[in-house]
Amino acid sequence: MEMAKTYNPKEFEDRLYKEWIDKGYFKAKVDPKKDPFTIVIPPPNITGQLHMGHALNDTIQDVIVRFKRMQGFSTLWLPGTDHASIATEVKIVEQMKKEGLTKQDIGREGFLERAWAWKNKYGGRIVEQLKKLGASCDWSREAFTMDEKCSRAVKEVFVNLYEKGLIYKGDRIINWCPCCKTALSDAEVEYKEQDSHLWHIRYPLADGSGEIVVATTRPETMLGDTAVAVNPKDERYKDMVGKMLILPLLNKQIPVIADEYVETDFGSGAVKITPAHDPNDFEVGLRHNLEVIRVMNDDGSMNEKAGKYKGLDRQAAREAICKDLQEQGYMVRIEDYKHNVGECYRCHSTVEPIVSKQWFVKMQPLAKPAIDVVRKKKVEFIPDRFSKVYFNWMENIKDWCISRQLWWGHRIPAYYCDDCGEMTVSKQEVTVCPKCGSKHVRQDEDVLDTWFSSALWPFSTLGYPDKTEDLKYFYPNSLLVTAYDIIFFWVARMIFSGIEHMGEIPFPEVLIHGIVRDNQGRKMSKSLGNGIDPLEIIENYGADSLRFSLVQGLAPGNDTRYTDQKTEFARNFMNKLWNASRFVLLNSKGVRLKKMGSFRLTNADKWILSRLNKAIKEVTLNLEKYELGNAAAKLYDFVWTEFCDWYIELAKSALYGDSEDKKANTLTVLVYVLSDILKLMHPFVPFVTDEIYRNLPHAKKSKSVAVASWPVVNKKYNYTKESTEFSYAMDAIKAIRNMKAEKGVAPSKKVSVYLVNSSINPKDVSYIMRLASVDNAQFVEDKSGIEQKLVSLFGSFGEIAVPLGELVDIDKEIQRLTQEHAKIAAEVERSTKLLSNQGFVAKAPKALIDKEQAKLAAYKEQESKLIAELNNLKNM
RNA sequence: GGAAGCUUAGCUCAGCUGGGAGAGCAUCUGCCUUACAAGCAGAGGGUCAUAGGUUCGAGCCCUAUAGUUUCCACCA
Repeated sequence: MEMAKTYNPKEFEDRLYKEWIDKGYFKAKVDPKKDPFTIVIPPPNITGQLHMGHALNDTIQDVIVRFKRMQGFSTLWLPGTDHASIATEVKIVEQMKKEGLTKQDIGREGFLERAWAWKNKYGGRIVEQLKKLGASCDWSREAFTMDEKCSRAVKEVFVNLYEKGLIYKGDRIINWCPCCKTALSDAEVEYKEQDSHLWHIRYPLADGSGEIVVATTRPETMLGDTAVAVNPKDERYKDMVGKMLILPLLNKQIPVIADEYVETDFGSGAVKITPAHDPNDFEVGLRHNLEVIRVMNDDGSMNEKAGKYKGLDRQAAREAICKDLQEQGYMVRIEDYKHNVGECYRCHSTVEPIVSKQWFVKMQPLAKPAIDVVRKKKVEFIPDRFSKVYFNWMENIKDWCISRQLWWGHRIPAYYCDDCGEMTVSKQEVTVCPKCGSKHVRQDEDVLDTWFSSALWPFSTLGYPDKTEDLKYFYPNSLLVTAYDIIFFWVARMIFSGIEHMGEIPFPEVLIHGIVRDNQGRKMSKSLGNGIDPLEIIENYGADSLRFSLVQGLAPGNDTRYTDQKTEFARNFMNKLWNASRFVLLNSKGVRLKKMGSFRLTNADKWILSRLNKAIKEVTLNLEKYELGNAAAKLYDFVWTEFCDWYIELAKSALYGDSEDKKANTLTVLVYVLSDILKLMHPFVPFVTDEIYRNLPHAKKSKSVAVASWPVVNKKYNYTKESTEFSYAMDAIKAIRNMKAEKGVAPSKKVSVYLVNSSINPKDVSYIMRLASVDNAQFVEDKSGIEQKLVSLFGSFGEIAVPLGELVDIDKEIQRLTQEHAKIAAEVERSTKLLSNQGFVAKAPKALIDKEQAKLAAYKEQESKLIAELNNLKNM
């Protein structure tokens, strides 16, 4: 194949993905001879478009999954989507609004028809986008939270929990979104600080003996007040407890009660109690047997209990009530006040705490074992600090409100008999009342919280409740990869669900990553318009560039910024890899490669093979610890610096030389190393690596690197001694280049050098000549016979003397060497001091001491040579 | 009110169980050297937020302080 001069991902990305799928590379097999490795994808919402958060999350998963697949695990990455009950319903309602329709107009069935049509049209969008990213999912197992399989699991679980008494229905305070007209769980409410007021209102005593002033942030709820509470120890109100107050505007009587819940030092020390509209008041109401008067409708307007305010929206009611209180002299004062107001996480309207009949999951019994498994490290968060977040939530968890007054979702499998009132909870549809035989049976109108079904994802997707082969083999999953923002919504609920229904944790490890921020560190959001579209990046730079830029500098749990520079950095790296490969392929044209081991390796070969071993070892270790950023950095350095900048340049000596034999040897090593590079990089950048891999001289075109085996360290290639020796030659090259730059000698200008009493292996001299532009190199015992003016270089290689004729200025040389001597002398001092430190010598590890001693010896030798040369110059 | 993270080169960030400070970008100086100018070679730049402590040895461990970000709770 002729490779193009620049990397052009468009030419191959789509083609390769199609081939991977056609060949079934990602199809997981239940194989008892292998260990399974399973990840279930955090299912994106069907309403979603791929954004940077997905791109990051799925890139991380794909890197890990591809790595494990190459390591020989029977690997399953199970993809799917989430029906996203509330988010989807909001979208569809919006769409209908444009046509002038409401849910009521078309009814439940009509609505669901629309919803499914919508799902079928748009639900696949994000799946196609994942494919663009290169995700190696097993699409044959693709799931959807509302497909038959998952729905069956939902019913099974609901009924099980109900029968165990862990699901109940009851009147409780819940968070109500008047805009979405549904209940929300605590987790679905977001608190935002708002500027508001604290209204101080006078409640006169019925007997005319005084009054109590209460403060409130929600004056409209006073219409539902059924008491005023004070602290029992509060002297100010001691005599008033038990007396009746006149509730202004409604002119009804409510009692003064004493309850510990009231703080004496906040506000006036008296709290109006509205059990129907405040969670704390609700509790107080329970303790004191207070009436619960709900004054608001589901749409946020006031109801008939609100008297003259009936029909007003809550905001309008607030204004009207304040005005009336003012006019009637009940308003004592209005204070500016900042406080947190709960918002619906989907539509961001202010939620109302309202008493309502809803379904709940009893959390205490489920939370306990879920806390245990994390405490005992059966489930580990990576990084560990997120387990604290988890404990904090789990330990303070309240019952989970799971019913939603929506239509798009899993309908609650409870049935009511119109005749006898019996409620039946059942996996099968109930058409006849089991108690009275009546056929007037209706199913509960509500659907379940979206997260109820996602909580079952690790096993519902594998066939639960059936004990399928998949479930037996792939459960527990191996790892879960997710951003920290859904630990509560999802991770926590999967953990207790797995334990409860499968009797086993869903996964032993949870890898937490951060979110992708913009170049100023702000969250990417629609309202800010600062989002970067990953698909656009793919279009312009390729999926591999996007992937590599996301992983670059990534550390578990940390947020990451996305900048244009990162994309270019990654694209440049892809281009580098592309061109290095192109170099190898062009040169291997018509050359018969040999077998590794069938010929003698040069020192350069030994050096790069040792470095390759190091790269394999470190990258593997990093990947096993999910340190993707570190692994990527090491690969970058190995590929660019060591392989391209050094080894390829070194290899040119042989490639452009006249020995066909040596050329074949070198090419064999080049191809060998490149082949391992492609394997090591494949998890990160699957497309470009595969495109190149198939064109390697020894490759069968049909074999993809996606199914190649992961490189392992080859102990034969640990040439420690030779590598060290070779580094002398490399240091010499650097020193000569540096000297040329300092002296203003053109890099390409050929110079002669004397290797004075040098440790450099004569075999390596040709590399120095080529890479440092040296036309004549001569080993000498000492400089006595050399007549020319010299520049002397000192380093690990010993001494190199370069005759530079008129360019040599003795005074400047003295100055330069004096500076260099100062540096070396400082090193000698540091090292001597360290080694004469009794504490260090007694306590430091021996290897470290040996290393330090060797260094000191080397420094001392260099120092004495420098001094000798300085004396020499001064005597001239 | 409670908790957690961050603070390292001009910018964005790495730095694995404590053993002589790193990368990319940016800057400066040379180079079209037949894989790559999306490139090559060289260079400059950091009392690792501050103050204590532990240790032979601290960017890393402990304590306090400051700045910053986030999460949880929600006192009317």
